[in-house]
Amino acid sequence: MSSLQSLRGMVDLLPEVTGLWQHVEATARLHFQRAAVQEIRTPLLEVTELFARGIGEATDVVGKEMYTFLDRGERSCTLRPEGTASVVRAAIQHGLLSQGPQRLWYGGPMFRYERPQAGRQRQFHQIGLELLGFADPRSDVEAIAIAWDLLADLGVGGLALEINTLGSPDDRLRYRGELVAWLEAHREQLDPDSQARIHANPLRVLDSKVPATQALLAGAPTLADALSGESHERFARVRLGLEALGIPFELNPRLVRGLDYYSHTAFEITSSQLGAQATVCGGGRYDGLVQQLGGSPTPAIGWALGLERLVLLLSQAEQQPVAPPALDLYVASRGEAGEAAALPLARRCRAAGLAVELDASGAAFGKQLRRADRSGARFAAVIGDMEAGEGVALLKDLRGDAAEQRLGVDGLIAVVGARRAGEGPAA
RNA sequence: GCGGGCGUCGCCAAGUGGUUAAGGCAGCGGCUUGUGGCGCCGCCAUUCGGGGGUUCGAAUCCCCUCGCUCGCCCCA
Repeated sequence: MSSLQSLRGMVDLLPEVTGLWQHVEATARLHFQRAAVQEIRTPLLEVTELFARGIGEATDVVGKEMYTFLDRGERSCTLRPEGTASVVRAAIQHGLLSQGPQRLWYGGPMFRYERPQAGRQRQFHQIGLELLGFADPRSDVEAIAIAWDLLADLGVGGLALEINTLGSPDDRLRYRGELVAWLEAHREQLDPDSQARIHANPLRVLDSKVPATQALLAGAPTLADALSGESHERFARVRLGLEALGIPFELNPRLVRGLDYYSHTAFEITSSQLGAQATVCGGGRYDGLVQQLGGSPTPAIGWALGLERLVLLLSQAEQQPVAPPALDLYVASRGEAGEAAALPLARRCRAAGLAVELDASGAAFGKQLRRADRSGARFAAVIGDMEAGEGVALLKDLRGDAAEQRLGVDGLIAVVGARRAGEGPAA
């Protein structure tokens, strides 16, 4: 076997699934457009420092999952592992924020060097929303609502929204100090993974899946207790906002999120039908990030939605939202004059809006009609030298029992057009 | 990075030490040299992910390796 394969964790999306992907993307575009959110496209490759500074040196994503290399100019470059840092960088670089708040969305491939498993690839795709310059709790609610409505419109069932608050950056810093002190005091009783995280990422210890650690943690200081009055108030408003919209949610005090830049509201939308990688959409507030990346202090909230996981859910659904593409006409031809007339005919039909496949194989009519039948086309047009000479084509109804007709191009377009693919009985 | 499962034709799949590697789908050719769907006939893996080894003999046993997959971790 010397044939070449795609890189591990890099997946080809074959024609049988791209229709579903397009449906998801089109639905997302529609929802963003309705919510007055504009698209932004940023490079897949950025200076490594952007992610190191933005996401946090201590996170797993930056620490061990990035595709990083030196380019020919000896600069350290990284394939983007997520979208937010790039969007914020672009907004700062082009002075977007001095023009007022920005409502932006992005989509495309992200790269993380991880062990692939269900719902996790090394190149994967996200669609994300970033509301930059919005501080009000109502913007948190709006951001969540946009994601929730998009998923509902796509027909994804069985989803659960979990929310938490991480408090202000000050709250978080203060709590972090308390927590580290407490963890140090109980170091001996922690599992090895948690011990290693005491300083690197103490908040994640709270989410440990080791039962003994969880039991011990019952006595640890809680983030909720460390929250300032304003932070409490703020979180209450977010919850009330969700309730007012009738969006169901659960409080999850252990929901911490992996990236450093989050503060206040953090949320995840998960599905029980996804296996180990259950998060379909995750996000939160990141009021400190813009400043951290060199901009002026700007509050912001955003989320990212994993398309592979979403498509996985959609393809598990009993009812497929996307019908296979339908062909209106299959053009078969034979003989020098017939073959010469076939492409012009196909082209005119296409210009008239029909979906047309042209058989240029030169095979016998029998073969071509067999392929016409298998193509799923509604009609077949046959052009031999006789038809070409008369300026007509023989139109066959492949899905009904209507008699063959000899028609000129305009007549053919009229008849086929009246029976657009998949609709209605034979003429 | 760490565990578990798996790897026979484009897809599905039988075969689990003995001489020629079932079958189905798809594909190709023919019956039907200008007419599809159905049917019938034929073709389609000197080879079982790759490499070593054991054996008179291996797709079947052993080792290594690659890949896929599920989970841990992490996250979308």
